This record gives sequence, structure tokens and C-alpha cells, in this order.
Amino acid sequence: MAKTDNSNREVTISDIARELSVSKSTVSRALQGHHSIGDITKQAVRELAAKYNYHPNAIASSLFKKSTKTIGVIVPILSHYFFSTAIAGIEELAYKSGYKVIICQSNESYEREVDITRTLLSAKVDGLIVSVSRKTEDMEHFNLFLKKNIPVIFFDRLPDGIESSSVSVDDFSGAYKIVEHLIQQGYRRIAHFTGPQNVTNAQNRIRGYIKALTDYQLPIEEELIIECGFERSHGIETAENLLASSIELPEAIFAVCDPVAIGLMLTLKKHGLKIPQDVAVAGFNDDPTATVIDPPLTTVIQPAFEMGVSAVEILLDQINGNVKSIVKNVHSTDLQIRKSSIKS
Amino acid sequence: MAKTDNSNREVTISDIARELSVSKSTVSRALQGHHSIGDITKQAVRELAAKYNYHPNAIASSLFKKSTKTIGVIVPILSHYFFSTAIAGIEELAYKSGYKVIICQSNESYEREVDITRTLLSAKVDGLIVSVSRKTEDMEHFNLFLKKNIPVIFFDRLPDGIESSSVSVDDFSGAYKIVEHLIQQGYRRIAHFTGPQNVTNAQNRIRGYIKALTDYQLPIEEELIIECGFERSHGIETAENLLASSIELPEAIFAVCDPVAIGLMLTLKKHGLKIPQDVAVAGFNDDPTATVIDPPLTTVIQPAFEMGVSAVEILLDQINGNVKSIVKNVHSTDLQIRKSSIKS
DNA sequence: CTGTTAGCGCCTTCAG
DNA sequence: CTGAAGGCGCTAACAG
Repeated sequence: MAKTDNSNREVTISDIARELSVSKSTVSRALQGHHSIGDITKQAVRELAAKYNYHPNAIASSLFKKSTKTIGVIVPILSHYFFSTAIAGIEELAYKSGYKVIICQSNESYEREVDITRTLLSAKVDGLIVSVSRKTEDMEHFNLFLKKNIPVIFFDRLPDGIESSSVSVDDFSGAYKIVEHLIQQGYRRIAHFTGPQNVTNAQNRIRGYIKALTDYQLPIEEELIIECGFERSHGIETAENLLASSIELPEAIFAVCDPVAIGLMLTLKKHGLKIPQDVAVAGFNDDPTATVIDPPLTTVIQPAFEMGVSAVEILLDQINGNVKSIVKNVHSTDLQIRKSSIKS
Repeated sequence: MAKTDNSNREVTISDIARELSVSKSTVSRALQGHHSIGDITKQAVRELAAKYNYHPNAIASSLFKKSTKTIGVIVPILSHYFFSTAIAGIEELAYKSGYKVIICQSNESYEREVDITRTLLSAKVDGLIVSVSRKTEDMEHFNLFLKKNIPVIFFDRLPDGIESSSVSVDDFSGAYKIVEHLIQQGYRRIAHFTGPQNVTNAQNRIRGYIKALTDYQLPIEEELIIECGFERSHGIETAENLLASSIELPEAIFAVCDPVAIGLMLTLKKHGLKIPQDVAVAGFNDDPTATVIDPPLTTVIQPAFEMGVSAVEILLDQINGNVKSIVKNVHSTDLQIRKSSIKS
């Protein structure tokens, strides 16, 4: 118990070096299994490190190496199934690749998103994976990363006006396929509960919807394209408004995502309407609730977990300089037909 | 373009200092709004910092300050509603308090959990919030944090044999209340689909179940306490096994959590059984699916988001040394009675 | 009000 | 095969 015994200090390579009467460099090299270190030394260093519960200070190492082995992730909201599943995929590959994941939620606020990017820039993340908030129009805060050569991968919601890699699903064709399916079932007057219009995936789903109607020579009725949010509560609200309005009830409704479709179905059922007899419903996402509701919901499968994995794959390629060019990864979608859309 | 122009280097306080012909300390102080710096200097420094998109290197600062403003979070699986919602609460308060959150999922693997703690120890997180994997029996890896005076808060699933603060719900009384409700509805033969037994909350729910039966002088039938996992698939499997077995169908089933209850209900319905007429069902969690299934599921509300917030509150208190002693935060639960358990 | 100095813990040339 | 030295970017005494 010398007076230098600062009992509550972390053990460092210096401590180990001193005790073993070798230099810090030797310890450092031994710890990382450098070939040019004698086996006896290596062994001794490792034993002492284990004995003292030594854990390398990744902060110090990052400072030197200019790489934190950390990736930042920004999503609008963590508790949504799609996002939490995508993050599970992100974390999975990141973990296997030795990367840590810092997660942040923008709560759909532009200001918070900007603030988060500042924090992440300071944290010196090696890369960024983002699904932008629906309030975000200006993309300068992401450009800061690109200027500093920190790769940014956008997923699900892609921003306009910034050139960077992305992972998404083919929203257009997914929407097209599901609307086509409704048409083929014999539904003619098909409404669409759409998402906020500054979010690209919502735009693309509308386009798919319109294209399908057009291809099948059905009229596009403006009043049947109704703006809505992404949540169940928005689906309920929009459905209530529709039922209270003078608009004649459509034969089928394609909702921008499953939570909205679920809200819609609950509302229809509450009003005594039968699905699909009175109104057919289709969603997007294949949320776990889709198979729970009665009747089960027809939807488009969006591979959330795999999208997260893809985002990390692309990100690591860019971090490691394997790929310089911009990659636009578009996952294909699968139609999942269930009873909510089957004309009996 | 002097030859020292390393164009792709990050701007540091040294660069700003040089350009302004002041010392690094002055820049550092100006940036953090130190009172003893002249307004003109301060102004000049800030303008230049903004012009160069300067972002303080939090890594360097952490190295000096021995605090990373980062908290580590370990959960078994990210994509479960309870966990993703709890994490949303964690992130919310952490963000407001200037902390970053590193999330990791153990995938219910003990080895991975241990490995993650090593990474987090190296990352020098200021604190840890954990829901242990169901395979975890040995807690030494968490003791390492406590030995180094890094606070650890356990939530939801509390480990045996380690003294640390925790956030949980009163699983015992939640289970007691819901079983009592079933009894009061007139159900007598009540089964319980329980969770893995090395997880404390599952244990406590069993205890609540048994206590309620005992208090109402109903027999405890071993064959009606059936071990199950925490997922919908486990509920389906366990329900199928029960239906295929020689055990007489109970009047009501209390499932350890909503996903299991949902799996159970889907299976019962598939077999043409009516809920609650043939079998009543109750769950735990108030998952979003509970209000979607028909009939809506009676459950116990567990305030996931608030639990996350509480965990961070306690953690920050301990990090800041405000509270040294161990805090056991137990949230109370609320019974949410819906049609799945109402005797008609 | 500002500058000088000395690290935080680690890694990697460059010498032996 | 090993050691010495310097520095990553920032901060906080300690001096002016």
C-alpha cells in the first residue's frame, strides 16, 4: 500500500508494464497478440491483465486511431415495430463486426435531429444510419458528415436533395402490387390513406397506387387520397373523419402502413362495418398485429431486420473504403394476402 | 495550400488558436463559455469555429475528464415492444441530460452478454442499464462494473445474488390482482403459462398466481402451471401441447406476458374454442396487440417507458454521487380488464 | 483576462 | 524481440 496506491483508478498498460518490468509498448503489443513478442512475455502480460481485470481503454485507443468503432443511428421513434426490428438488424451485424451502436430518436423533430447530429459528430462516430424525421426538409446537417468523409446511409425514409447511399424497399412496386391485387379482387373504388408527403416512401406508395389505378383504367379521385400519419391513432382519426364526411364509403382502402390499417379496421368494426364485405383493407409492413386482427390483414412484407443488416453492410464497406460510390439498395417486397382483402 | 494542408483532417482547437494567434486554452475556454474570457475573443473564436464546422472531439475530452457521458444498455432483444418502449424512455431522459446511449442485445445468450460487458467496460460507459438474459445465472460480469464504481441498474428482469439498484414492477401483486379478478369472475380452474424460471419476474408472477389461489382456497394443480417462453410462438406451442394432452381444459389461463397470451388465444380460436366462454385468458404487459385481438385481452399495465425513465434517473443520481445507497424502484401495476376475461 | 505546461491511456515509428 | 519517445485533441492547474 504505497502512497501512490490510488485504489480507485483503472488499471492501465503502464501498471502492468511496471509490475512486469517491461515497457508499455511491450504490454501493448502483447495484448494485441503481436507476433514479435516472446511467448513467455505474452503469457505473463495476459495473466496479469486478467488478474487485474484490465480492460483496454477504447477511448484512448480511439483518440490515437481516429476510429471509434461506433456507428450512430437516428430513427424517428424507437418503439415502432419497424424501427426496433431494423435496429435489431443493425445491432446484430454491428456487434459481429466489432462495432458499437449509439441510438437516438428524433421524435419526428427537425431541431432534435440536428442537435443529435452535432452530438454524433462530436462522438466521432465512424458512420451514420438514418431514417429522417418527417419534419426534415433541409439536409445540411447530414452534409456535414459527408464533408468530413463520414459515410451516411439513409434507410426507409430517404431524403431529397442529398446524394448518399440508402437502403429502402421498392415502395412503388409494393404499393402497385397490393392495389393491383385489390383491383383483381374486383374492388373498383379504392381509397388510400397516405403518409406525410415530405417522406419519400409515402410519396412512392401514392405513386404506386395511382399507377395501378391508371393501368387498370380506373379514375383517380382526389377525395379518396387522404393524408394521414403513420400511427394507429392517425388511422382511427382519419377513419372517423371519413365516416363522418359526405364522401361515399370506398369499396377498399389501402393504408400507408399497418398501424394505420389497424386503426382503420378497429374503427370500421366499431361502426359495425364488415371487413372485407363492406370495405376491404390492405396495409404495408407486415406488423405482428396484422395476423392478430380479425380478419387478418393483407399487407406488404418489408424486411425490416434485413434492411438494418444491409445498411450496416454498406456502411462498413464505405468505412473500410471498399466501396466509394453511392449504393442504392432496394429490397423487393412481397405481397402477403390475407382475408381482409379477399372478396367472398 | 501550404504543404501542411492536410485537407481531410478535422479542425481542432489548435487550428483555431493558430489562426487567431491565441493559445489553445483560450479557445477551449471560449468555447465552453468560460466567464473569464473577453467578449471579443469569445466572439471571434465562436465565429471561426462555426465557419470551420468545428465539433469538439468528445473522445479527447472524455480521455481527460474520465467521463464519456455515455450509458450502456443491454436487453435480451430489441424488437419486443416492452424493451423498445423502455429504451425509448431511457433514450429520452438520457438525451435531455446530455448522455448518449449505446444499445446492445444479448439475444438471450449468456456468452454474448458477457462479451458485451467487456466491450462496454472498454468503452468506459458511465453507467449500465440491464435486463439480463434468461440464460444468465452467474453475475460476475456485472460485478466488474460495481468494483470499478460504475453504477449498474437492473430493470424488469432482476438477477439473484447481486446487490445493485433496480427498476421493476410489482409482478407479484400484478399477477395476484389479475388472478383474483379471474376468480371473482367465477373461474375456478385457472392455469398459468409461466416464463423461464431463472427470470425473477416470471417467478414473482407465479408466486402471485399461487397466493391468489391459496387465499381463495382453490387448489394448486401442478399440471396447470406450464413452463413457456416469452414469445407468441411459445404461447402457440404451449397451447397446442395443452390441447393435445390429456389435461382437462382449464376454465381460464393467465399467461406470463401478452405475446404468449396472444399466441394462446390465436390457437384457441383456431381450434374453434370461444374466449372467454370456453376459456378465459389474461396476460401481462398491455402490448399494443391486446386491444387488437378479438376479444380484447385483459392484462396488467406495465409502464415500460416510465421504467426506462426511472432507470436513467436512478443511474444519473448514482453517477453524480447524489445517491450512494441501493435503490429498489418498484412501479405499481394497473389491471386492465377487457372482454377476454369477463364471464358473460 | 490569457498563456504555459503537463498530462489522460494508448499506439506506432524508429532505434537498438 | 524490446524500449524510448512523441503525439492523438482536449483540459485544468498554475502562473502571470
